[in-house]
Amino acid sequence: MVATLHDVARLAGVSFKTVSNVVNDYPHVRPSTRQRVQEAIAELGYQPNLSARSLRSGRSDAISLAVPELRLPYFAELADEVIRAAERRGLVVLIEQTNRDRQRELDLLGSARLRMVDGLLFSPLGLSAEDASLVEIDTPLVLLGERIFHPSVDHVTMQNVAAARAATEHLLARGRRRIAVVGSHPGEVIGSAGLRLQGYRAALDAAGIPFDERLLGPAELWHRREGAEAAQALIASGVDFDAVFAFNDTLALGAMHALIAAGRRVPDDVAVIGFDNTDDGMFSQPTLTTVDPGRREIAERAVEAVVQRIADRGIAPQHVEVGYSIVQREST
Amino acid sequence: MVATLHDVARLAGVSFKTVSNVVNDYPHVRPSTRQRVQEAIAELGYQPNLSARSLRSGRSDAISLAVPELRLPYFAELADEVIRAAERRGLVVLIEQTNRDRQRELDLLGSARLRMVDGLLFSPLGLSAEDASLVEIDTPLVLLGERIFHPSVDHVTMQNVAAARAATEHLLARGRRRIAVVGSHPGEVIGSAGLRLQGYRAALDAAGIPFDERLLGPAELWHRREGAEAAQALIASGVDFDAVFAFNDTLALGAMHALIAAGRRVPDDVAVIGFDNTDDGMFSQPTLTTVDPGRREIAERAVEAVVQRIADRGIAPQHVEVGYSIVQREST
DNA sequence: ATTGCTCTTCACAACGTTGTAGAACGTGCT
DNA sequence: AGCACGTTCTACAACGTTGTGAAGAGCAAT
Repeated sequence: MVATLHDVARLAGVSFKTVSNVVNDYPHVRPSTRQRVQEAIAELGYQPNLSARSLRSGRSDAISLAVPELRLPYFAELADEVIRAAERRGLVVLIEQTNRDRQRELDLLGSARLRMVDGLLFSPLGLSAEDASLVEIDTPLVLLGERIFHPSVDHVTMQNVAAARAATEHLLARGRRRIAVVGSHPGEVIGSAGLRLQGYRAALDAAGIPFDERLLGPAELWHRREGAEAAQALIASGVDFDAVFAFNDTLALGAMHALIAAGRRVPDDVAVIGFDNTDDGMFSQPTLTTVDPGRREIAERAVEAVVQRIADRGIAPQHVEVGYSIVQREST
Repeated sequence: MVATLHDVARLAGVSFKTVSNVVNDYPHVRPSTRQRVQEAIAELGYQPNLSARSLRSGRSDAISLAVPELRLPYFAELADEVIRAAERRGLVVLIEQTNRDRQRELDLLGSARLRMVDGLLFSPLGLSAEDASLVEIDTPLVLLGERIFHPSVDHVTMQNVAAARAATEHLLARGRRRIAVVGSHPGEVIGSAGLRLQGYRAALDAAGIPFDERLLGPAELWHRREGAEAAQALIASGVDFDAVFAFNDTLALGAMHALIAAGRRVPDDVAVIGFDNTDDGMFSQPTLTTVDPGRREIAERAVEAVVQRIADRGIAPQHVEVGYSIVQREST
């Protein structure tokens, strides 16, 4: 049925180990032998059995990427770029969705599946600092995002605080003084929402503007719908605001929709800035000013980091922070 | 280091095969033995080596999903739903991006990686009818989309022609008579663009409206940018139109952006309908009327089909067509 | 001719699991 | 007691690959 090393060896008149050597580019094979084997490989359409190779060698050339939800544009684009970066290094990517569910994230870290891949890129949302010990697993692991679980684990993160501060300063520089937030997570400190709020407050402090809790629009999920609802709630509360800093682009688009539906002009009455620089803000109406948090570089560096750790588990843990930039469009 | 069946067996005082029997729920194990083994498993934190299992049993409980580009919302949402459907059946999903490149699609079908998974869900774009024979591969395969390669291969498709006709009729029912198309692929017949154009023409014919080639806005890629460019080209050409049927939502959003930038009101001057019912049309400005082609059901039925074919390669090929519906919003 | 190299090839033993076949051990029936 | 039968457990042989070590071939230096 399917050809094995033995079948190729029989056809080429060599031992199966010699075929293995040819397949693996072992140098000490006579050119004539190599050619004979290669012809036999071609004739039989031989392809190595990756399960057997993986069993024997302990490597699968596959990594897992665990994200909360692939339908969120940020994670779709991240996954796209991770897959490309992995492919350049000969790796395939298996994608797991955790649905920002703490239990699912824990299950994932303990899964037998994890031992089938060489490494894991993990973008946790539901885990918290007390779960730090759980990320000390056998499989090479690179954490994406901000939650610093343990200094001994590789991290590739965006500069949440600094980037959020820059976004806020962008609004301040345009004369906005009453800046609402969409997407806050009350009480959270180390997650994206907590860190971005910290950057927001730092910018206000530096500008001498008092923090007003009524300007916070909480949104547990960061979908468009929740962004619209948070904006509606802000409007309904009667609080005065001339700008919105949404903690991601999806929220921003939802919020912008609600603002316009309520008769507010963007950016004239309310300026809106998002976060993530996903494709969907490029052609929205109006187009969305946003923070580019370096997603592409995160994907590239994360794959690089996990490859390095797979190659040598002993190296010092990396903690990479990529650069960010403001992408100005019509909404501010 | 990592526990194996042998380690567990030694601790429990049984043969390693008995441990295997416990792990695989083989019925004839004495309850007391079973418990002893389970305790040993728990104590050692034993987890089966999936490579070894896969080598021996020939099954990996993983499937591949091959899509053109994950950053396109349609495919991101499809992947999301495929992963969920697969997970319900105990399968993990490995994602490959083909970038709508014919060579990459061919490589994928011949890849050794393919033999590491139990099945493949494949959404081809670059392949054409002449590649039909290539999809006759050993790995269970389900084709997504419209290109019918070979009647012997499982297909799960949307009703492109009928749904596109319904979209066009939706515009006609609102009194639109000059309906432009965005996203056509000149000369194509069996792809999504060709089939949707066929539905468009059928609706025009039935309404007694002559087909006007000048109303076709070609767009090779179906991204927002190409949608905007196609709409700009239509406007620049000076052709009169009061509606746009974009062949997917991403194109529609780009086109809508260009229309509004050019001073046309949507839907007053130009009605816009998309195709796919992706999340990003729900909160656009204005919100986007679109065709829901049954993406969720496609994911579910496709996973179901591949599971069935994995279980029994002899069954008759399935050819599933899922239902569609019009989702009316503000843009028409 | 012998020794000591290097290059080339091969035999064998893993890797950790599941399938097959059969042994050991009851239990119930004659 | 003897036998048949079902239950419970085990020994052994794969699955297809890579790593190890050693054997054989060829060649230069002694």
